[in-house]
Amino acid sequence: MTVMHLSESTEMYLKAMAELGGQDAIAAARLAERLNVTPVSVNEMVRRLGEQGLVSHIPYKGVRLTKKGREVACNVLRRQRLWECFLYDHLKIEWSQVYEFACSLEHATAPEVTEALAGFLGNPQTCPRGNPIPAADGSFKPLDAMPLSEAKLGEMAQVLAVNATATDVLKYLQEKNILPGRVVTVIEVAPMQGPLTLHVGGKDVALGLSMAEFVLVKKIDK
Amino acid sequence: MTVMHLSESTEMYLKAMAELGGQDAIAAARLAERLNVTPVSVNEMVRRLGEQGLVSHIPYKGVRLTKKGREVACNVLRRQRLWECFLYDHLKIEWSQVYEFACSLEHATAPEVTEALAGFLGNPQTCPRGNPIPAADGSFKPLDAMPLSEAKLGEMAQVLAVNATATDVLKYLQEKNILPGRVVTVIEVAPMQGPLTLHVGGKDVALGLSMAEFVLVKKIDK
DNA sequence: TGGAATAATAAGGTCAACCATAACATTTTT
DNA sequence: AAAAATGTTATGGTTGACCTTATTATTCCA
Ligand SMILES: [Mn+2]
Ligand SMILES: [Mn+2]
Ligand SMILES: [Mn+2]
Ligand SMILES: [Mn+2]
Repeated sequence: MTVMHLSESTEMYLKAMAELGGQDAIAAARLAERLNVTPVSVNEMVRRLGEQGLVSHIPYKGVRLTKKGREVACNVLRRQRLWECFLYDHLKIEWSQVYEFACSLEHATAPEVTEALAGFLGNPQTCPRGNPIPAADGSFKPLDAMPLSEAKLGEMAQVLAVNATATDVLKYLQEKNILPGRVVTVIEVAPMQGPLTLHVGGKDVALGLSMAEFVLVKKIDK
Repeated sequence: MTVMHLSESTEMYLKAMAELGGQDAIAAARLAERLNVTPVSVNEMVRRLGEQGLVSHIPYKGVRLTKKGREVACNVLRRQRLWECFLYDHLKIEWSQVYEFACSLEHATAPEVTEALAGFLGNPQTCPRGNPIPAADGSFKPLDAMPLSEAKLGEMAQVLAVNATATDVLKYLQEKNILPGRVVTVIEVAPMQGPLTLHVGGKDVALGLSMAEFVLVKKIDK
């Protein structure tokens, strides 16, 4: 089984699916949003990925990673998050920029470099955004967390991870103190898909639902 | 002056010209060899680079970097050699593989990352192959060295740098102990473009002239 | 159950970076 | 001064990854 070289584009499609999808099928439109391409382009690409056995597409149901596709995706996530650790911990790059820089490096990283980097970093388990780093064999224990968007009024929760990728979104979350480790309390839930109001770090913060989807939290009792 | 994003291909053409050319014009055929493409492809690309003001082409004379092109090339060399330092000194990657891995990373490295990396490494002046690392402003003092291929019978010289890039060539030079710092003595020069025989590290080594062109040395008196 | 919304396809383009083959121009060598 | 070698241009292809503008198919919902 030769390890063909996959393009940056291919790796990004697979990574996006792993980040969005968990196990279930993903609507092509969601992929299009995240990758900033048109749905037509996603459909074309999905056909190509299907031919390579990386995804399966059930029309009108969605796209799903195959075993092979998931393996590749986990490996991309590993490279990405290891670079995030290096950029943040050793190069002292701005937290909100770490993702985008790592997202370039991930595609230019040979297996030998990935593993040497993991060793250099001491085999970290999570990246600066709180996401778990898949092991070299691809194994991967997903966070036991729920999206903040599902939290109810009055609930307290601890932020475990931020799954956003856009630098401006990350910058916004950083400014508002919505960062891994922080505890937030939901003090208002506006109707009609309106924003959540949170209490965090001594301040009140309004957070739109779609942003809150990318904040993964663990409920705290009491 | 917006810093348009240059493709990997563009960066590799410019870097190859800086590595091969020094100041003078480079024959398109030399570029084609180094980049493993056909001369026709080089001509097409040279046209595109010319339109962007990165090179100037005098037909039948050769291609030459413009000021702007040289700046870009030096910046690519900076990124490349900084990564070489990191991979070799911190990740303990095999000496002969360091170039090829750095050659991927160089195109995926934002300016902020380049400068943070330089700081992390303590602003090194040379890469593991002995080549000088251009400064952040692009300034660059070339080695005061000659190619080993020009050494005369009986001469002693110290290896300053190895300018080869192919992993198998680097592996060969490493095996034969032709590495930065080593002192070599020319004990035979075969006629008809034949190989040099060197004494280095207690052993006699035959080295073809074309490989010797990529070994930069400083003559040692007596 | 019939629209509306959503998803998928079809058709026709673009662009960068490669390829081969052939014709032509210039330089170098004999 | 020819001939040979080298370099350049012209033509015509390919591939991956995008795009737009229809058209068609399916699902969802009132
Ligand atoms: Mn990426
Ligand atoms: Mn390169
Ligand atoms: Mn088409
Ligand atoms: Mn053409």
